[in-house]
Amino acid sequence: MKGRPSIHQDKDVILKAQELFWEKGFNATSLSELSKATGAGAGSLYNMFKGGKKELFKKSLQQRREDLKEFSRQLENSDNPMELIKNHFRTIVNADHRSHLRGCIVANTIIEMTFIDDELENEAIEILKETEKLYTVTILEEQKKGNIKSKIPASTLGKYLISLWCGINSLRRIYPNQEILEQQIELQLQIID
Amino acid sequence: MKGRPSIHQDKDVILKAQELFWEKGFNATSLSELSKATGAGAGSLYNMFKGGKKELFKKSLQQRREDLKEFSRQLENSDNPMELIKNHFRTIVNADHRSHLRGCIVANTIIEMTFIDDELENEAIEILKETEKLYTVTILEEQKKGNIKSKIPASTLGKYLISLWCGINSLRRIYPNQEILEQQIELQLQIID
DNA sequence: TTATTTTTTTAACAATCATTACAAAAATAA
DNA sequence: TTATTTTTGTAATGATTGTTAAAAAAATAA
Repeated sequence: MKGRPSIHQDKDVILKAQELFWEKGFNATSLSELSKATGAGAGSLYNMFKGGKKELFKKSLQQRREDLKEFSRQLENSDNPMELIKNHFRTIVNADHRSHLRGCIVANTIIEMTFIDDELENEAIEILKETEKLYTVTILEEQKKGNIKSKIPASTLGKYLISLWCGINSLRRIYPNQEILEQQIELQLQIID
Repeated sequence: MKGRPSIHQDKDVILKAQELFWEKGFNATSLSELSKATGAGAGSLYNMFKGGKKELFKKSLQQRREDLKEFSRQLENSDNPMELIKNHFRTIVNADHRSHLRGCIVANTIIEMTFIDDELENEAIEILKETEKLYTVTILEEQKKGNIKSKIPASTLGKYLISLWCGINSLRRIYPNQEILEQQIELQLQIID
């Protein structure tokens, strides 16, 4: 291939950028910080991501969508998918302090971008709705199999898990504390038994 | 009193500023927007609030603390305080579209200010913890009176209501929808019966 | 080699930001 | 009136922002 060889891989840059965006959000993360953290100069960043800072942020968000697809595959191959989902919540408990404080980049984005940028807001909303759908279809199947006794509609329980996710991701900032989070997660997971 | 008379009342300016901050957060709200919305020029704003934009934001947050104190008084004078608390959640359902999208300014601030400004972050955290305390003492009393059968510790239920609050305030952005929110709130309030 | 292409680095750019300086305005006190 | 004090409106300030322009660097193709 012609041209000067590039030294940065898109994915590496996206993951480094994601770290910053996750902690500080879109607006409070400056291009010079992104440049410093990724090791790529401003010119390179704009050459790699023509849409500039916004495209880089969008790709950081979409990376979470990829992670979600991977989770979806795991669910399909599991013979106890509800335990997988519950464990997804339970693993929050053992995260480190910094992870507690940064919460969920998708939920953070919805809050930051409402009234600011429809495109980024909707991108984040879609990811949570995809997650909800994953929960809902899993719950529905487990209800049919009799593994869940609750008669509450699967679509309601799916939305409930999204609400729980957002709630816990706020609570862990206030109480980045193993005991408290475990208590809350176990308490709130009882509803889908 | 000596000096040119002021035309703006602190509280009026704070409430107007609060509206903007509530929707767009601290960073995305510019001083020129604040000036336009309040009707006070930059010079006046800095004369009224020596700490500038940050002090104005802080006062906007503290206004919510005042609102909380008023709620506390209502609780004290109520002979069914749990119903008051539950209604506080239930009134979310009937809010208008814009109110759904803006969520809770306190919860929003925690998310925006983590890793950015400790003072504002902690101010917001304290308000939610005060709210939690209010819930907790109320629940404890109602448990003693036998009005709540659940044996779950009041401190756990208090934290649960904060988690529920934050969760619903994210969910209403994704689903600014009366039916869905009512469903979720009723479902999630069952835990404290 | 020479021409072409692409990436990198750096500097320049224009816009916007929060804040401050300053003078006019409008009151009271002497 | 004159002096003093405070608020107001406007313009200047300096810093920072995201983006772009330009040239050097480093590869391939002819």
